[in-house]
Amino acid sequence: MAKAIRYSKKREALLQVIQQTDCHPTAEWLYQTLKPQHPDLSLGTVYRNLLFFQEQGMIKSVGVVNGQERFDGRTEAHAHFVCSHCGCVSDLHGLKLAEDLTQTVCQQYQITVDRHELTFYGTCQSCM
Amino acid sequence: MAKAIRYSKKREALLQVIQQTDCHPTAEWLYQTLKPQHPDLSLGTVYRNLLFFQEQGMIKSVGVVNGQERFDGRTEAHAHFVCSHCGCVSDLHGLKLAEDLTQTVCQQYQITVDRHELTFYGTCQSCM
DNA sequence: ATGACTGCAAAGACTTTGCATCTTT
DNA sequence: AAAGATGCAAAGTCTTTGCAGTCAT
Repeated sequence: MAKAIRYSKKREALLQVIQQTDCHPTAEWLYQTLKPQHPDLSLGTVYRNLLFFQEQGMIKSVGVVNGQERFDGRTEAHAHFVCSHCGCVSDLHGLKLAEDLTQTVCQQYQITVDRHELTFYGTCQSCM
Repeated sequence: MAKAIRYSKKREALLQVIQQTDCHPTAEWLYQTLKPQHPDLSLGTVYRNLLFFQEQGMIKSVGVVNGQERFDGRTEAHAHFVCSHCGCVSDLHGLKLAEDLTQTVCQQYQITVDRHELTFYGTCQSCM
């Protein structure tokens, strides 16, 4: 029997914040952001829910930037930009990878590809 | 006056190993690999040299996989594949991103792009 | 009442760093 | 001799986890 899923106020609040921001938050940022409204929130809960959301496919990891994992509430495929100066992460929409590139890779290397990540690194507007 | 750079046996050995393997090693792997020939090697030295090589543009970071940073001695642009099961990282050569994609991004978002990273995730041949 | 979710704090994993020592130039 | 590189171990950062208590069903 699969584990049942129960409602939780903090879980709901976490997901909402993740989905409403576009800053690709870290665990710490979520913790600080929700602390005022949920004074007894703990970092462990943030991490546990981040894992949960990923397993449920509700959020995705954008990777680790400066030692901290960044998350994204937008699950449709899109590219990212990371500023090497301030570490900010932004979405880049409308970049189409050749559709069949994934298929090409699969065949050429005899692997199975679930997803891909395209990330640009450079300097953001505020840092110039 | 810029800091002078001196020769060191261990530094040379580290770079050689990084450039000769295609496993995209971690700090720990390099440490274990060189330990037999350099019994007094320390992890600190590995980390310090990894930083040094990156600053010199001799190696590049491939990102963090399962909590450990992976490095690549091949500095020409190429894509990577990460197996979600065993965590192995391999090079994918011959995948050309549209040449002007970077330029498009720069103009569209008014940012400066130094480099990009294209990574595929899935299951490798051994794990199927 | 059961089992899921949480807070808290300890533990874990990886990386960085200070300082004395050794090497290279 | 001067300054860079290293070993060692401590400290730092981020994340995971055990356990007792709380909450949803």
